[in-house]
Amino acid sequence: MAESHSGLRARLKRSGHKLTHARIIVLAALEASGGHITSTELLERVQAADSGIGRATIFRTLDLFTRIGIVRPTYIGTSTTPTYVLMPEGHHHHVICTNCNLVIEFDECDLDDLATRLEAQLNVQLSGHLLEFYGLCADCCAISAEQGDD
Amino acid sequence: MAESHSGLRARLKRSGHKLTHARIIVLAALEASGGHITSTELLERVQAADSGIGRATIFRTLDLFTRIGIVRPTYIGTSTTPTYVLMPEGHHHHVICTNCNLVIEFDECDLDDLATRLEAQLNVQLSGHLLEFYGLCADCCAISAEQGDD
DNA sequence: TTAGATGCAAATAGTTTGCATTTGT
DNA sequence: ACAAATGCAAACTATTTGCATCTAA
Repeated sequence: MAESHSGLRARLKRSGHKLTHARIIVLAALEASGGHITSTELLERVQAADSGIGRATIFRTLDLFTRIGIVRPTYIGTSTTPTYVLMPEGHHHHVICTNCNLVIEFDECDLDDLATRLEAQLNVQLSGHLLEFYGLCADCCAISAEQGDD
Repeated sequence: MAESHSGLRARLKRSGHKLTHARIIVLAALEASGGHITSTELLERVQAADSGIGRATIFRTLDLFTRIGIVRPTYIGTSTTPTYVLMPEGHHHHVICTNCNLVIEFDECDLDDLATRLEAQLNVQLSGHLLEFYGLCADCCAISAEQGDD
């Protein structure tokens, strides 16, 4: 994992917000999810860990985390519910299996060059990016090959 | 605008789906919106054009268009509802202004190389990717510079 | 002709709000 | 101590579904 749990805590504190019990649980659930989770899944995970935490708090926390850049909501595939993607400091991206939803992390990415070019070309000032690849993981490749289901 | 209306129709037909009245109206509304629109706005526009078209059809159409790649739902700003962005043929990515939510499209991206490497390395089979840059657009850069709000 | 698409309205799911209470600093 | 955060439950909004009917190919 690219960033430690305490690293996320530090970012939260740094943002000037309180380090509450609920937020720590949400942080842990986000990490446990591999950094890629829908609000509904997060709700389940958090309430499994501590059923005393309300849904409203989770949404408010997601909102806060989005504002301070810990997480980024994204629509994936056809789903109308956002998937929240952890935005660690430094590079960190995903390959997501469209069949079994396995998330594989990688950090190699060569976008600095492109980013620099875009900044000049569009006259913008970029501060981050999100890159995700979609496809079949090794297992799902094997299964789909077996079934000739191409 | 990058692609003609008839180009979109062609893509729809090519996908093996029927070219129905409702779909044509939705296509027109998407184009008229400048290629960035929420489901709610689309609903209004479409029903203004033809009040006989039901909400369900619009959602089903949006779903279809997403599946065949005519449109891509994107999470913009604080809005709870996805913004659907018209996807021209070929690659297509976004720079999203984190201040005013302006979406700038670009299609240059050099990820084939990385994709190929990842496929070999992780033994996966990739079929698509999502790349988004976040930062300040030209106008918001200017404003933030003016205010010394760095 | 017929599989696929539609409209309607009711059912779901996802998200937000107000307010009294609790908690982190 | 006190502003910020929380839990609850109700209110809302957005999206989906079932089914009879219609339509593009």
